[in-house]
Amino acid sequence: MPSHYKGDLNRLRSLNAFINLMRASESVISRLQKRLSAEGLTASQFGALETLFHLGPLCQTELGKKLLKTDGNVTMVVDHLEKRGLARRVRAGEDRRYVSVQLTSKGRALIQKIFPRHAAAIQEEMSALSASEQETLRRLCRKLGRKNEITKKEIKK
Amino acid sequence: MPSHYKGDLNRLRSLNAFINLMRASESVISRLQKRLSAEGLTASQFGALETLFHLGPLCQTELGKKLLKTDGNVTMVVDHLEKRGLARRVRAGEDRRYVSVQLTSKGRALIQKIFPRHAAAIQEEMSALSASEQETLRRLCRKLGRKNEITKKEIKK
DNA sequence: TTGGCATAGTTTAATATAGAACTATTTAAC
DNA sequence: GTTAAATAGTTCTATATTAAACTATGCCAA
Repeated sequence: MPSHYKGDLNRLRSLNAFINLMRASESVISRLQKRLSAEGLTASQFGALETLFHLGPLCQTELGKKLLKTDGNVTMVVDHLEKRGLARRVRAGEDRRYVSVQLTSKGRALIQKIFPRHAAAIQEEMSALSASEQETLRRLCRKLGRKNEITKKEIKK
Repeated sequence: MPSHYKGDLNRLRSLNAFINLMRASESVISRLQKRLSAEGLTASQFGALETLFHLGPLCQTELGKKLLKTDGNVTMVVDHLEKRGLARRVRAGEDRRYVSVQLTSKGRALIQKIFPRHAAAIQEEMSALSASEQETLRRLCRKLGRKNEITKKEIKK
């Protein structure tokens, strides 16, 4: 048995876990996106509406942090929501750099209508796994996410 | 205890598992993409090079199936690879609709250089999980992926 | 108090992506 | 055998996405 045998096995296991993680998330995302697009929303637009609905008005930088998107990207998504009358920008506070992004009543009505259906679709997607499997998946994914956050901070130094 | 209590718990568990799956895959992808971009490649370009390297020349439709991307998208990615001299289109066979996409020697050299580093980065990402956790993650993700494939076929009917 | 740094947001350029309309080619049905 | 349906690829439109350059505003320290 060559000396790198164990190392190769480790690499192979990592790659296989990674590939299946990617395939699973891509296929779930792709199906959910099709549903949203049938409702007339992109994934980003839905994400922004949902975040504003559940957390209340946010400035764009905060919204970007929640959505894991860059500042320039948030500008564009909010532009589109504003054009469609689903959200509005309000320059309010002391600090005139900040823009508060708020749902309009039209935006609130839309997300209230769509969110339950979206949640049901997610539940349907996840029903491939048992309750305990879902909890295990959550735990393992949290570990992956946490590790990356730590590494991110280290890189910033 | 209200009668929908159990149903709410099920929905909550599904949503939590889903959210953590998305966060984990997004954060791993985002970090790997930064590495690739430092090598001068986008994720799609890397994916195409890697697929052509490991499977040999493919027509664009086949390549799109492997990458889970649409036909129009493949046209653009291959355009970019061709412009950079990493791949070439060859109209070869009987059926003149098909285009065989092949790596150039420059493209082959690049992917041979980059792939091991990319695999090492993936291994590093996955090292947040133990060997058996990685195998569990793989198994659960395969289940999710398979369910979706079946559903896709059913929808096509 | 002012000059430099930090922060919020916009703009721009390059690429990605889906989807729909379109062209060219092949196959099949009649 | 000719027309209709299917297939491979391209083009077009709209949105997404990052990164970098840029503007406006606020803060802080010498």
